[in-house]
Amino acid sequence: MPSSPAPTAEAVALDGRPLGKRGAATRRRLLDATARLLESDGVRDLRVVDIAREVGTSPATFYQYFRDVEEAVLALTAEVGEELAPVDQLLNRPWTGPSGLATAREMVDAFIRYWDAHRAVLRTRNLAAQEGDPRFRQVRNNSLRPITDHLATTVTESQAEGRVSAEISPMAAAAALVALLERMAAFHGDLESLGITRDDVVETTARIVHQTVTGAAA
Amino acid sequence: MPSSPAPTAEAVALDGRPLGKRGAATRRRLLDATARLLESDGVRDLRVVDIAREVGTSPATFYQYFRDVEEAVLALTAEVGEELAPVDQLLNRPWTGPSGLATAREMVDAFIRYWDAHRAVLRTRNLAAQEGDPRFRQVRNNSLRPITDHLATTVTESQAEGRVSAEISPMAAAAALVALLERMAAFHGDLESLGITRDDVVETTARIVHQTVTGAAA
DNA sequence: TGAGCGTCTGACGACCAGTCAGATCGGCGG
DNA sequence: CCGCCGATCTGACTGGTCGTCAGACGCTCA
Repeated sequence: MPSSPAPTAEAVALDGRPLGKRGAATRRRLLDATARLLESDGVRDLRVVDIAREVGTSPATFYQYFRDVEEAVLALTAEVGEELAPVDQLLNRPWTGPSGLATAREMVDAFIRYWDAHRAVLRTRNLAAQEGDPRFRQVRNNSLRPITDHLATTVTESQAEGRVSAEISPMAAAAALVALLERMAAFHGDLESLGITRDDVVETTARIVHQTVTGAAA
Repeated sequence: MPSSPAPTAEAVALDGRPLGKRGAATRRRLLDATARLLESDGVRDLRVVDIAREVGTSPATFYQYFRDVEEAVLALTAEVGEELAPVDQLLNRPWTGPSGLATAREMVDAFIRYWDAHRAVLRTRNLAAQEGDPRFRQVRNNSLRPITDHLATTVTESQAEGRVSAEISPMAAAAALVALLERMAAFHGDLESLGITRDDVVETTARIVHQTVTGAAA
């Protein structure tokens, strides 16, 4: 995932001053290096000296663009969060009827691929969110909200048609399914070492999602 | 959750030498301080100096019992992992019939309470596991295996009776449900700030688990 | 070419990790 | 009650990172 082009991230220095061409390029290289090291070493061993060394620059340069490592990671998570949009698109396909299960399958598959592409950044984002950092919470919510809302709406529709129990809170169910998706995406590697294939993961997760959303029995 | 008594953790110094009474007490105080600081500051800001200061001892003392902070946290996760056993017990209640949903509800509720009591340690464990550390993965698996196996068995039974699709892999489904449980437990605070009550979370999660495990429709 | 602004860096004080030799403590035999 | 000995604790030190300057560098345009 190196050298991804900044999607909407506007190059801005610490004091808000807009960045020139060279500065913007340096900032990007620092972000890419951060992503790379996050992947290989994990958050806890992410040192700014290493990021600087990776880019072939002085640590002081890093502090010209980011207050600390956390802020660089935050910028990264904001970028990555936007790349989830295509997955949300898949939810527009029909959920009811015979192709409903296929919709679920494709969505689950896309979601897992998304996680595979950005594993390190996403788990760091979720850790920081769990630790209570409001900025990371916000970024996470912004990224997942379209999917959550989409699922909640579909659950509500199913309830109106009596296929899903009224005891279920659509928002809670949607949050649960998103939680499930994230977790399966995060841990599917683990499961594979336990003899569960990736296809099993996709198929099973898709069926749980489909059943919960539409109420359709096995 | 301070000063929890070591469940089965035998006091052992770094070199394997068994610990005396004083040493064991010091080790315990260090572990409790670690848990406390993990809670308040998060993993990334967990410094040996602080742990030592909290206990009123020298940093050097810490290194007499643990190779580094990570090892102390590992010991903590092993202890906490064992406390999940009571939750597993609840799974012995009947899943089918009218009380099945109640079983699911109680289990979900217990699981969330367990997480609330050990939130910081558990999320640190899961982070380390996701980052690939085999020791943390093992501890996590050991702790969750009873529940996973239990759920998988129940799914298999439901499949034998034709209530659950044969397309579903019991182990994958069980892993998915455990994943769902963990995630809901980890994030239910977040959801509450979104207007979803704790009861909603429990009820909805319980229904998803129940439906997936038994195939019982709404 | 050289002025001027944007970008980069060497060097530094503060702080933490991890180690070691030696001080201290606490229980036991006499 | 004393003195001994292993178990436990600590002060002091080295090495390395953090985060911050003042100033060097280099690109751009007149």
